[in-house]
Amino acid sequence: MATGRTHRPATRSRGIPEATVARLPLYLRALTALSERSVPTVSSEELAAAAGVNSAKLRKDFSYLGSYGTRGVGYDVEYLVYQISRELGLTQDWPVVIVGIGNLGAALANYGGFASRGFRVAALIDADPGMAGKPVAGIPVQHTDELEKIIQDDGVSIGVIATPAGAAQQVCDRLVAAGVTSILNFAPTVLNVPEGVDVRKVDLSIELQILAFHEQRKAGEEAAADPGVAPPAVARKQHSTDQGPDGDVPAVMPA
Amino acid sequence: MATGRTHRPATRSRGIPEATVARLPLYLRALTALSERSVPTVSSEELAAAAGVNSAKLRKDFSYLGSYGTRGVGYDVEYLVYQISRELGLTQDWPVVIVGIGNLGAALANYGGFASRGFRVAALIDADPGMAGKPVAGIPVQHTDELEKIIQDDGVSIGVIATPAGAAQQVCDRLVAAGVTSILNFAPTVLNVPEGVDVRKVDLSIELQILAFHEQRKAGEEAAADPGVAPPAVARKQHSTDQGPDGDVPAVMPA
DNA sequence: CCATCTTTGTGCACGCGTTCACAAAGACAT
DNA sequence: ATGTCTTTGTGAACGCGTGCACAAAGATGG
Repeated sequence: MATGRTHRPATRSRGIPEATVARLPLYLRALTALSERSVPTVSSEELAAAAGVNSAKLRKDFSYLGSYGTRGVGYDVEYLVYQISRELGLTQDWPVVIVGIGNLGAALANYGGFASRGFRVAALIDADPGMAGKPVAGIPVQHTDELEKIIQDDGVSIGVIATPAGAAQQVCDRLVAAGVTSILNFAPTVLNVPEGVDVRKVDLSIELQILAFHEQRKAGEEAAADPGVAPPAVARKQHSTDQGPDGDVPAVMPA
Repeated sequence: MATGRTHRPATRSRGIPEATVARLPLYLRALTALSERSVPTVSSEELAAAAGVNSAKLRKDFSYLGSYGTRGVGYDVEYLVYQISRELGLTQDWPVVIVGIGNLGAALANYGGFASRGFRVAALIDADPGMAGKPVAGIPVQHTDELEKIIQDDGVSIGVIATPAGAAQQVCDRLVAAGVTSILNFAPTVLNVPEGVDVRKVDLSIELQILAFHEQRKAGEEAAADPGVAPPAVARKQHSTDQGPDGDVPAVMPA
């Protein structure tokens, strides 16, 4: 999981478990695909396979939304698409600002999955004055100075941070002060936010590290008595990691 | 959380809980920062604050690695950096291939957090012949035809998929057939992989949808008796989501 | 060498999430 | 109308993860 919620430790919002909420977009995607193929109904078994989950889990998830299925038949695809969309709040328009228009910010601006889900890129913001006015994904980049004005004028409540780690907290503070209450953070830093603000983070490096852990374990299992690795007693308190210092500055462009 | 493991439902690898493994990179980042400031030791309380977690959780996490702390003092920063790096397998070199060099693929290729953690971009691969030879982040893009050869020659075991959804499964199959056993998937699709292959996924759109859910809930709480929303009995089985069809094709360039 | 003080390591309890397994519900055929 | 067959919805059990709270360990000072 590239993500993790910050704050609000176990708030089961309106009776729908957090784990279920996290899977709803998955179901929605599978259902949308079925809808495009004009499939009228789908069983929990089929939909679960398409979404890559257990069918019992899917049924329990849907049971939190209500009884939308028909026993002996399955679920009405169109109806379910509507219900999940509504539950997730995708039937309304969500203006989003993206701060930090480097490679990653540009990729996000171009991402097609946003517009089709009710998300509208209200503005692209970067700290580099040279970027100002330059169009990215058809939208002119604006300078950081405009941040507060944009957020207030467009009523933006969701912000995406794609800046280097060093700038992230500062950008976050300004976003929150201007009225943003949900933040998607791509910078490799822990963000401190006041109560009531949701932060979700996506960290590319962390995902790879988790994969490396499992990969190493696989390799270790093959050579069961792995020689050379894990010396019995490593000299304590004198190690210097030959790993170059990096400060976790991502290569995305400065914001 | 932008991620989720596929397959291997609850395999507690070598006694270290999955949840702990997912936090180790977080600790490592905080420790690296301390190391650069030449801080010799750190208490669980301080480190937990820096990593954004509970101190009891941190201590329990570390207890799975062994007893590396000193009571009354705390943890030796350098030593802990080494231990976690080793545990995660970051003391060795991990060649990685990135398939799909669009905006996102380019952002990944430029990402500084990779090289500093033992990950080396072995190759950039794209299906567009026009991209071939063009350097991205100093590395020339190679055509998909070369995929198998690259993986075998460099002994690549980790692949990153940043292609459109339509191409992802096919790319995945080829990666796996060529010997890749860990995949980081950015395409909005469920990947089917054989036993023994780890898949982690990062889905930008899903993260935003989860934020939208909470955002909607916040708005609903303010206007407690929210009028107009959630009509008591919506006409069943006749809804057409006015949401445009998209098939979840990301805007990243074709691979 | 002893007392005090700090901080770790962990036993324990609790709650969330997952999965099984089955009763209830409805469609459909006869 | 009745029986059969499919599939949902959920009660219950289980396991993992979290957080509390405290005993044990060791540092430090006298």
